[in-house]
This record gives sequence, structure tokens and C-alpha cells, in this order.
Amino acid sequence: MEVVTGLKIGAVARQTGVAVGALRYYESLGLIQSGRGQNGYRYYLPQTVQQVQFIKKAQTLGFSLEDIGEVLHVHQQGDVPCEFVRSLLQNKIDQLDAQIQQMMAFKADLEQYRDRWATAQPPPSNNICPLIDSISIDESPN
Amino acid sequence: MEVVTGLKIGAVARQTGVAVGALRYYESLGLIQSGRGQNGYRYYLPQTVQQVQFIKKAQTLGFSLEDIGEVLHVHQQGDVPCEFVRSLLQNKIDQLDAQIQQMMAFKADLEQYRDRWATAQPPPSNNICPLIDSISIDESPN
DNA sequence: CTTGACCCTGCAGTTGACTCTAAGGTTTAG
DNA sequence: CTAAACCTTAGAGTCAACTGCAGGGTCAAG
Repeated sequence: MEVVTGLKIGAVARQTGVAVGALRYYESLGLIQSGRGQNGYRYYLPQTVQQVQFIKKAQTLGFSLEDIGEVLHVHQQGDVPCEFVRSLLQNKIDQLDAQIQQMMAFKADLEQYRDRWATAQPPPSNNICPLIDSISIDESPN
Repeated sequence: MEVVTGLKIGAVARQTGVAVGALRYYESLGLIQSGRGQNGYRYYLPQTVQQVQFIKKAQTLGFSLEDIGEVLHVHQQGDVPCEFVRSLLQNKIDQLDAQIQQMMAFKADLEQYRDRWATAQPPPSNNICPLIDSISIDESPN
């Protein structure tokens, strides 16, 4: 009896915490691949679990599935355009780096907000209801 | 003739690079506010430009408009629950911090990928077409 | 041989953050 | 005074990344 080895979709779902539907969706985008048994079931390689975990990780960092697809495809073709691959990854890395910079700057911003609020209760004499006083007087050509 | 001072929506759009429609949408969510002239036009305070820039910034860092709304509301009510405000901001800051950590780790991951690709051309004897060979042999109860 | 767990497909619905269109009023430059 | 540029609302459409459902097949246990 010739049968298929591999994880069924539910097993992958359990091991990764990703919903069955989501896995099918990933497959429809070509992010992961499966073989089919004669029953029509999908069977996945064990390494698929790693791949899915990679996807989750990348996703929480703001990469789109399309982005992730590029990287994964690259990772699995492997043979030919290794230089293209490198530059693609380098792009992502640079992107990430820039984002980290931004985040640190923004964090500093928020800390400033926080500290300003910690000390000065009513900021000298700012607008309470921010519009009321501004909506009158006179027109100037904008 | 009593008329309204302030920026019209197009001016804010031009100064921030955010579409008119998006600004209206922000307003519908209460992220920014306007006064209305008797013509029905929205008029914005100059500081709205800063606010919108803040929104953009926060957005590129993965905050939802709802998140951002919390922070902005906090920033503009100001008077009463200052401790609540502080903890809210502190949450966002911690969140950001955690994300920065993750990103750095992930960046390291990607760098590893890149370097692995730079050196080992065909990884010892991995799967070329990742499924073909795995889809046969024998069944074991999963 | 039926029950329950699991799998399939196809398609509709959801959420967030918009954009686009229609149908119309206003303002401004010439 | 008219045309272009700008504003209004309401509502539909879009895109990503799913979730949920209907309707049906498969498989292991008892």
C-alpha cells in the first residue's frame, strides 16, 4: 500500500498556532507547498513548520506576505541568481534598519510626551477645546 | 464680515502629503478636529499639520489609527486622569521597545540567511523541488 | 456501520484604512 | 459672469489577510 508521509494540515496548524484556513491561504499565495494524497489531502514536509514560523515572525515585523514570499522563493530556488537574492535580502535588512531607527526616534518622542505630562499639568495656557477660539475674527486670503 | 481663519482641507493635505479623503476619514474617527465656516467648509488650526504628521509617523511604525487616537485624545484632554495617560503612553513605549528588540533579532536572522547564501552555494544536498521526494513510501499513524 | 474528527472546495463576509464616484454648492481668477 | 479649482455629503469599491460557512468526502474507533 503506497501512502504519503508528511504532516496533515491540522498538525501544522497545531504546531505553529496558525489557523488551517490561513495555511491554505499561504499555500494559495505560494508561500508554502504541499503534496497531495490520493484522498486529496495536503501533506507537508516537517520543515514547513519552520517556514510558517518564519512567516509569522516576519509578519509581526510589518512585512507583507508578498514581501515574505519573495524571500522564501529566493530561499528555495537557491541555484541561480544568488546575487539577486543577496540584494533582495539586503534591501529587507536595510529597510528593517531604517525602521528600527525610526522607532527609536519615535520612542524618544513618546517619552517626551510622557514626561511633559508628568511635570506640567496645564501646559501654560494652551487651547482647551482646540477649536472654539480659532473660529472667528477675520478672513485673509490663504 | 465675520469669517473663519484656518487652513482649508486642501492646504493641510498639501502640507502633509495626506489625501483630502484620508483627512476627512481621520476626522470621522476623531483624530483631528475642524471648525466649520458658514459655507460648510472645514477649517483647521495650523497645529493640525503637526498632528497629522504625528499620525503618519506612528502609522509607519505599525500603530493603528485607534491606538493613535488614544494617544492624541490623551494629549488634548489633558486635565483629569494624568496617571491613566502616563500608563497608556508607557504601554505604547514598552510595546515599541519590545518591537525594536524583535526587529533587531530578526535583522540578525536575515543577515544570517544572507551570509549563508553568500558562502554555501548548494547547501550540502537539500531538497531542490521540496516536495517530489517526500511524497511516497509509507504511512505511519500521525 | 455509524459517529466524530478531520479534510476538501468555493465563496461570502470582515476589518482597517483608505480611494473613488456622483451630485451638488462655493470661491476665485480673468 | 463664467470657468476652473475647491469644498460638501453619501455611499460604493478596494486591498490585504484573513475567518466562516455550506456542502461534501475520508478515516479511525467502537
